[in-house]
Amino acid sequence: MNKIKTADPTIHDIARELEISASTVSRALNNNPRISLKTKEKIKAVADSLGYRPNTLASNLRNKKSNTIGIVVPLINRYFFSSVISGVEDVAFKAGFNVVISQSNDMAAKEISIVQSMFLNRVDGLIISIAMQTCTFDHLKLFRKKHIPLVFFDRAVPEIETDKIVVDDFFGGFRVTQHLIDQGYKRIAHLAGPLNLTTYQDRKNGYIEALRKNGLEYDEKLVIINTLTSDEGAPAIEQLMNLPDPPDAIFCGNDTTALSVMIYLREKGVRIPEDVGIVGFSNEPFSKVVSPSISTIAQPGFAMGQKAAELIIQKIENKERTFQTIVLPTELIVRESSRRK
Amino acid sequence: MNKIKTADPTIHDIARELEISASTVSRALNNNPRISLKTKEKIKAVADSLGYRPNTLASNLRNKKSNTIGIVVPLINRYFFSSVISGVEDVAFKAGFNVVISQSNDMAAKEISIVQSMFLNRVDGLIISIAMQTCTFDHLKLFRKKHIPLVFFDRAVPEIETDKIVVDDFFGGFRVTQHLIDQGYKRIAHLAGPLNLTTYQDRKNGYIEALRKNGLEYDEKLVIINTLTSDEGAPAIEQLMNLPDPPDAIFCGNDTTALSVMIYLREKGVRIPEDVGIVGFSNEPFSKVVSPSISTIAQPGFAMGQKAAELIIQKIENKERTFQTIVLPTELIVRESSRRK
DNA sequence: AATATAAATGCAATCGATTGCGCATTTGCA
DNA sequence: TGCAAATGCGCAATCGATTGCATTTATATT
Repeated sequence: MNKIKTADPTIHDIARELEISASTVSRALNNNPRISLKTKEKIKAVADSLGYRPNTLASNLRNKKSNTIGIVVPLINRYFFSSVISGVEDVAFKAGFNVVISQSNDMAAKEISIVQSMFLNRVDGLIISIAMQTCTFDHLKLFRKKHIPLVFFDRAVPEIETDKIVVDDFFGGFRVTQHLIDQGYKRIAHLAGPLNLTTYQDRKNGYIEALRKNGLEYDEKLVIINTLTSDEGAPAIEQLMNLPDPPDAIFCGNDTTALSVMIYLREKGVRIPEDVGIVGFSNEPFSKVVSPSISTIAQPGFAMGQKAAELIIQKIENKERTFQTIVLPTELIVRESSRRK
Repeated sequence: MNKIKTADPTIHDIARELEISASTVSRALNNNPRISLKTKEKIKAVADSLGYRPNTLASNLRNKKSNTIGIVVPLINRYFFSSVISGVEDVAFKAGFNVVISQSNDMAAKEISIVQSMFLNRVDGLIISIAMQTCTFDHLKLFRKKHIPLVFFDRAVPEIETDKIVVDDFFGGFRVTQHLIDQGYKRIAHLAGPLNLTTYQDRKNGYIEALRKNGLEYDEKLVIINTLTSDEGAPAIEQLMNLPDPPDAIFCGNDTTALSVMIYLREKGVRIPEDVGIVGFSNEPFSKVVSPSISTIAQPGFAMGQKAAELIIQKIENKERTFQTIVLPTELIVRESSRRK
């Protein structure tokens, strides 16, 4: 009685069947030119009939690579980030890479833990947008030290030299502010995110530069820094509106805050955009459909993800050795919340 | 001169250092009781000093498992799905599993390709919500045949016996319809999704049952089936409103359609909810903030993901052998688009 | 002290695929 | 016909961790 093979067949099973060596089978399946076409065909036929599937674990062990790209985002279910993930997946899948995903919940401790785990699991490369709270970077420097490709997107770390895909936050902030000025707003406030992140720093600098260029005074009292969650929008705008000289326009660091600001003002009977103009950032889907619709800056999330994946695959496959910082263009989308001309 | 070790140290390096065997090192690091506490401590100290990190690839090969859970969704950047992913990641990470992700873009061909790839890559389990277009299931049956844990969420396949996490779509559809009836709407239309998906089938059945129970006629002309994208909302509602006896309420199969229906009607000067009531499904973030805000059914995406991960981990770790179908409760959220009392 | 028993560790095969080197067979050309 | 070159393939080590079985060492028992 034959032993019933319940386990998956291996190249050795194929080899035995054809009375050849496993090396030949391996080479044949990898289309190695050293094997004749005839043998290759025989081997592939037997492989099919046996229902052979290569064991990627074994192959990966031997080749010292995991065929996997790691991606770490602050929050998976934020439209911008899930779009980036979608873009990464799009390119990576076509190139034969797996994408493993994890979220930091914007907390440094979780981020460190995730990154270390990905390191242990030997991802071939890591794509990351750092958490708001992260301010030490040893866990990321580790990747540089071990020469594991690392790509930042959106939120990058200046002191780490590697590939980066960002948007032009400075110019974004500049354009938002210029737009508000063009619409006749005179006293423009800014709700900024944590300034340890260059994204928020740059947006703020763009804001300041636009004020300066237009001969408007930069008033520190008009800038509030918080984490830009919907909970923190109301207290911030309340503080601003209680100033002796309140603003007539708010440049919000993201759409979430813009929305909560808008809701707060609406409840107070403030007309938007007539009394106060509002602009957000990121072009979350809701910003288009609320009323008034929210002016904002569109960031190409999907394209960012695609580009990040392309870059990291290049590095993994050693086709490129120099680092680049790619700045993707942003687009100002003028909607009802800031149009009064 | 010593040979400079650039490569990662292995258990053999540790063994050599201490002049013991690799088996002992392996056992010590795995906290095997057969190794004395004293040796364990020595070994762990050396491991630390050498900067040892276990090679999970090797370990996985030997243990014939990848320590990885696959998740396949139609679209990553849809709030509901990204919330599920988020929930899966939450539980899986804590349990020490990696999560690899891929999206089918709601296309059968891509889904098949993804699922086969995950099979080849030997995921320990697969969590999936099938694509709208999928109507053959051999790629999924393969997982059952090979006894690789498989969990469906939201969109399940009836003919495959395995774990399933769904919401009570029937009751959801029923409640939406009952609610509309309670609000005094008399002629209620339904925009349904493809009926090969039980989710949409069930919602529709709930709709029919509510009509029946309230003595309202079920009129097939009031039911339109499409893929529920924003593009297809307008033609569908147009067709309905052109009926000799148009509806006064629309139960939309998802929020996306509900929104496009609403925009269409608003342009035509139809008042919502006074003239026509609208209810969606899924509680996308925008449904709360548009005006009028859209009544909808909340689906607990994050909780679904968590539950799916828990179930599949149980199966992977062989703690549970029977299949269960978990029906999570939905919640009717009444908002402006359907409240006229 | 001698033997029985328990405790601690080592040997070597294994997981499945890959690859440098070498051997054997075939082909080419004078 | 004879010899070199090209072609086709196999051997065995390797990737790093795990584990059944064997062996050594320490402790207990009479």
